[in-house]
Amino acid sequence: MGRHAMISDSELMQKLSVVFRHKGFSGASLADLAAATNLKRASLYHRFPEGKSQMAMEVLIAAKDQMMNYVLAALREDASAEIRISRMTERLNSFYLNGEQGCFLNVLASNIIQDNRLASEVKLILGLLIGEIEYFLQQTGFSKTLAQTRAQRIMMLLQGSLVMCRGMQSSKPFQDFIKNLKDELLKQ
Amino acid sequence: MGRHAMISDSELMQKLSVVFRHKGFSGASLADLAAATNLKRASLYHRFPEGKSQMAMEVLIAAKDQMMNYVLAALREDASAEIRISRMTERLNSFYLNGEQGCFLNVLASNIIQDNRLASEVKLILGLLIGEIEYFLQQTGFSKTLAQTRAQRIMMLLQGSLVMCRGMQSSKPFQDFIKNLKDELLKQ
DNA sequence: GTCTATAGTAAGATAGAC
DNA sequence: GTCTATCTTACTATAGAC
Repeated sequence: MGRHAMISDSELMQKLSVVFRHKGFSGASLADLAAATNLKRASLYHRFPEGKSQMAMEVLIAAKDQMMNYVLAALREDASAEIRISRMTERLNSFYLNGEQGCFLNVLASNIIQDNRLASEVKLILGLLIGEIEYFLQQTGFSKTLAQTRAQRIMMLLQGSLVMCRGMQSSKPFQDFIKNLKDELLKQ
Repeated sequence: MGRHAMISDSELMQKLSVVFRHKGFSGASLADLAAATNLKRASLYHRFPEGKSQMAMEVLIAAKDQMMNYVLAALREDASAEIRISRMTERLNSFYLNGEQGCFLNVLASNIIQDNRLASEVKLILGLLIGEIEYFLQQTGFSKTLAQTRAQRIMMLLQGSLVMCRGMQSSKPFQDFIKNLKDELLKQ
């Protein structure tokens, strides 16, 4: 075969991400990851010399970037609070494919106390996401403590809805979460 | 070694449960499970001829029984709604060891689309738990639809708090959930 | 950059002694 | 009921050709 990349970096991340979200970290074998990307295992090692941990780490960081720079970035745009929320909600919905795509943070949180680097990154990212929602709520006029509590609660509801989707084999819990998100953010 | 059980059935379930909750289904190897129970792999196969799936299934059913017949059973006892709630909350707290013990449903939901029998059981159990909370809320005077919505929301918050505990490496999210549970159930 | 081939290890599972 | 020993398969990882 050729000497050039058969798959772009972003496409590669996307395909790896699907496998990890679906099978979890330990459940995803190199055979699975290779099949999903149409590469052989040795080719994956060429791109990720540290193997599966590195793949998971890079996928995780890509997810963080998308959440921070695209989904939650909507909350900092120049528009009314309501419009910013509905843009964010829309992007969140597409990020999780209406609840049919699991959450990598979620999966890793249930799997990876072993790998310290991954565990730290998960912790860091959860803090960033909550911080971003908290910042929005404070800008909107809520007190620091209320903003903090509420941001944590929203993250709990999001993660919980995704667990419920998998457990109930239905995307309804996530869709309900999406439907109530604006109220959950702005209610008095 | 002897011809008699080295470990009681309930102790066995308990030890297996810890491993599954900590490492997930695919992450838990027979070596792990054997080490935790002080049995050899072959001895585990004697008790669970179908191997790991069967262990997970039996652990799962034991957890369901404890949740239904002990934790949530508090909601059907003969006392005021407030007292029933605080008994249930107390038992829930001890069931999850103040948030330091992960949730098997949660872990399985993030891991086990593969095994259909486990997936069905998880779905069934989630339905039972929600149904039990819903029943309590209806008895307390809430409408059927409100009871339903609220019961689902509480299960989302519970699962979400446990995900957050693992992700943040802190038991605070679960403790906050416990603190707010009565309000979450009874608020107008 | 991708491949085939293969080494080495750990996994799940079984047979048979005690 | 538990053990040691073993089988087979699947996994991670590496070496080297193109």
